[in-house]
Amino acid sequence: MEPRKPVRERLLDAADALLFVEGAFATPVDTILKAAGASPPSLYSHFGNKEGLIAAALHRRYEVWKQVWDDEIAAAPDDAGRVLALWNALRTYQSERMTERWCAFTGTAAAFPDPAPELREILDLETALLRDRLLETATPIAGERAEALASALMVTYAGTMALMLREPYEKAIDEGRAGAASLCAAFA
Amino acid sequence: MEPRKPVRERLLDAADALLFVEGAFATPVDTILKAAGASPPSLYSHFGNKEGLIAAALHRRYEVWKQVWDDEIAAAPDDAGRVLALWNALRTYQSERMTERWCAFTGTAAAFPDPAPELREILDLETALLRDRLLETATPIAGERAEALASALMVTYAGTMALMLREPYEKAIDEGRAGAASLCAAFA
DNA sequence: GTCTATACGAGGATAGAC
DNA sequence: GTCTATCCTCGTATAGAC
Repeated sequence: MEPRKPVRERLLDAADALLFVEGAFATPVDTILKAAGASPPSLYSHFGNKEGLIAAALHRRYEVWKQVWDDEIAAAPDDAGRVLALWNALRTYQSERMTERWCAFTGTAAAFPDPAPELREILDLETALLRDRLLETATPIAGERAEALASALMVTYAGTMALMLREPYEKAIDEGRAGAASLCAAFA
Repeated sequence: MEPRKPVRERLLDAADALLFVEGAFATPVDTILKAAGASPPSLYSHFGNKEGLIAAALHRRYEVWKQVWDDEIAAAPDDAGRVLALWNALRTYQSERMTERWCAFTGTAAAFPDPAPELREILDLETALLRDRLLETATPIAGERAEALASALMVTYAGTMALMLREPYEKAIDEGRAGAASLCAAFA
């Protein structure tokens, strides 16, 4: 056994592994504490409250997710590939860590109609990342119509995630990717 | 004052008006009871439990929603119009009753990872309705590629709803409709 | 910094009277 | 069939010791 991680990290690990499977509401703090081998005061002293823990877990996810997406963009062979990299990244990301049911960010937004400021911040950050990157990758393809393409891709990405609630996630990713490819072709 | 509706209906009205605004989890039974002017035993004798009430409320929504969509399809001028009728229906439906934050069905699916059978049933019913109708309306446009178009439209519909969690719903509907229109053009 | 133990409130559901 | 009153569980958060 290696030396134990500090409690803060253990809590984040457990939160990340549990919160987005059944959903933030359906996962009691108690379950996270047990998985982390931690006690209530550790959680509340480090993160303030449950929403604080969720926000911190989402921050970690955000960084990992951005990196995975970056790598896929860098590996893409052409302009359309750099758009579709988002769906490749989904495949990679999900196959590596798939326990979650669907998008951790959208799921959190759905669970908290009136999120704490720190929670809203990370949710908005991810939305902005999506919008910005999609516009960037859409521009070489669609030129002046890049904003329209980026919008349609944003809808397609959100739909890919939401479809995971209605059917197996591999199918959702495949359907989303195919839709995005059609859009790229239409705007080329 | 007109004579009061039976309790069962009052409960359904209240549930429908409240459950899908803040979400099924965030709306306590208590709130629904107060709004309905009803007592706990009325709810539990009529619907069994909270999930039963939600399932019943969704059933009513399903019927209304199907009708609104039907009417928009009937009023559409051409093949592409019959596809886009779905987004027109969203506008109509939402502008008439918009208190809810986003899709009542997807939101319920997200809130209950392991729904009671009656709940799963109505959720699956709506998914099937979407798939069937989209394939029907896609066929005159895309012919043999109708399934691919229908899939992409399904993603676009799911994304339209999910985007409502990240931005104002009118914008989400507009972006979704534009995406659907691009897809129709691409498959024509 | 981290733990044990506990307070506090909320939410879902029921017993029993009318 | 419907109500009043209540129970009981669960979930978040804190007090105080180590």
